[in-house]
Amino acid sequence: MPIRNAPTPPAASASASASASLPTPALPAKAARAAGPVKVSFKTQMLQARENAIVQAVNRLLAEKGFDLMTVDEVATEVGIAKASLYKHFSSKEDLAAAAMVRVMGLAQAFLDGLPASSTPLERLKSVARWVLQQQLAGEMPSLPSQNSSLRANLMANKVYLDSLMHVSEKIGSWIEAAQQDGSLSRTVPPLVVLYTLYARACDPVPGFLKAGGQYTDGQIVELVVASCFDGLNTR
Amino acid sequence: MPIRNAPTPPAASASASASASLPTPALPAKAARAAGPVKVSFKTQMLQARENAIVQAVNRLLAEKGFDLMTVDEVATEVGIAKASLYKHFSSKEDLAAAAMVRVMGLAQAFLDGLPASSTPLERLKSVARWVLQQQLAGEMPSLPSQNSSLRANLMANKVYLDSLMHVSEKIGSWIEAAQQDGSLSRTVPPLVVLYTLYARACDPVPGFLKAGGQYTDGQIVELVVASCFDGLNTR
DNA sequence: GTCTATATCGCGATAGAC
DNA sequence: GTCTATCGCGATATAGAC
Repeated sequence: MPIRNAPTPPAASASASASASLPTPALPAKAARAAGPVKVSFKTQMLQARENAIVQAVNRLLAEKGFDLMTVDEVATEVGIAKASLYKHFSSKEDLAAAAMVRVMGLAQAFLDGLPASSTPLERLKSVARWVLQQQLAGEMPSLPSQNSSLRANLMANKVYLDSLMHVSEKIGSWIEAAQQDGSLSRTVPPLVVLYTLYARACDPVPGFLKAGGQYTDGQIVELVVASCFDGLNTR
Repeated sequence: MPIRNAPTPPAASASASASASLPTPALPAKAARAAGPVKVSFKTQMLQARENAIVQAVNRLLAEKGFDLMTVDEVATEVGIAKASLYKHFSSKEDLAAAAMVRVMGLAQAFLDGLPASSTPLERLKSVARWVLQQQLAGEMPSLPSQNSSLRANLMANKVYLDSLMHVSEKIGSWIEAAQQDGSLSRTVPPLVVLYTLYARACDPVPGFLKAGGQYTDGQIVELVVASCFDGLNTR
């Protein structure tokens, strides 16, 4: 039975092909202005600021309604510009979503890099889970239906996204292996399963259910889910 | 901060309000013909058969593409009738999805009832998780985006669905409590969290990711996910 | 109840003036 | 690059004959 529709696991190929090969050209196009005097011609600054506003609006709407129910008109209205102007910045709805995903991966990367150097691999992994759950509860985790094929195709063609996804996956992957070797993480669960399980917290419906119940704070929900995830449902 | 959009946890009200009150009128309308001679006028039989075919097609398409991407035309084509004929049976796309959900809840109920009387509460709960995961892997678990409001409104107004959902939730809930009391299930995880965690396996992306990886059989995937869910990621 | 044909409309994307 | 106005398409739902 052949695999139909290629469900696009996040970083499936990344973690499978152990690729430390790609040179990763230090941020392509627009944002690449590290060296040289600050020639950011104000106009360009405004443009960047507007695009940031757009991407943030998209991010919020993606988290709130999901890709299919989000309309480009809404995005334009929320940003306060005309829809046609949006298409001068992004050439399709899929591109908008991709930009939001790139932004999120950037935030994730920054979070990973900001973790205290003293923390153990297991602590890092738990921190990742907490961060993802917090983002979701705060309504800032875009939810892309993993079934939309045009969207998936667009994402898989986005080099910036794939690079950051791969980078994040490899970093987390190294922690998983370290945690298994120091004995804190179960060796009977394959690293790939651990990685996917962490990623899956981004679209876990349990936090939303618990929040709707109204008897737990966001912080309590995060700890409940993290505990059930790492410690399991069985008695220890 | 008020709760916006009422995320509709499955059976949130059910398990919260401990309602053994509702009389549950033994299946309303069409299917209620237990007593009396078999007066099923053939015509009615054919009608029922066709509706079954419709609901099964909807179920499959919901699992494959999700509610938003499923079109009524597709359903009609797959069943082999005209779209207008569909609307003689079901008055809206939401009704179609609701019928599919009712069917699934019926299957779930039957599965629960068919579990061997000798099995322990914990074994029952694991069996539930396995069943849900198997359904999903087999492409027979409808995936309703938990964000679509018109769909949710329709579901929440569907008494048959709510009744079966409540019934299933209460049965599983009783096993959870029993498993906690016999010491096999952790007492530190609230029963509601356990219940939601089991339900959430229906839309867990991890099985799909692993399947796409191609290095595990469906059976292995089910066991991996069940193990990580019940035993946790940490070392035991 | 089934069909063909069509109404209606929401939404992604574009034209073209400024 | 921004706007208003509009196209074009696809999808839900319905009309009306049989």
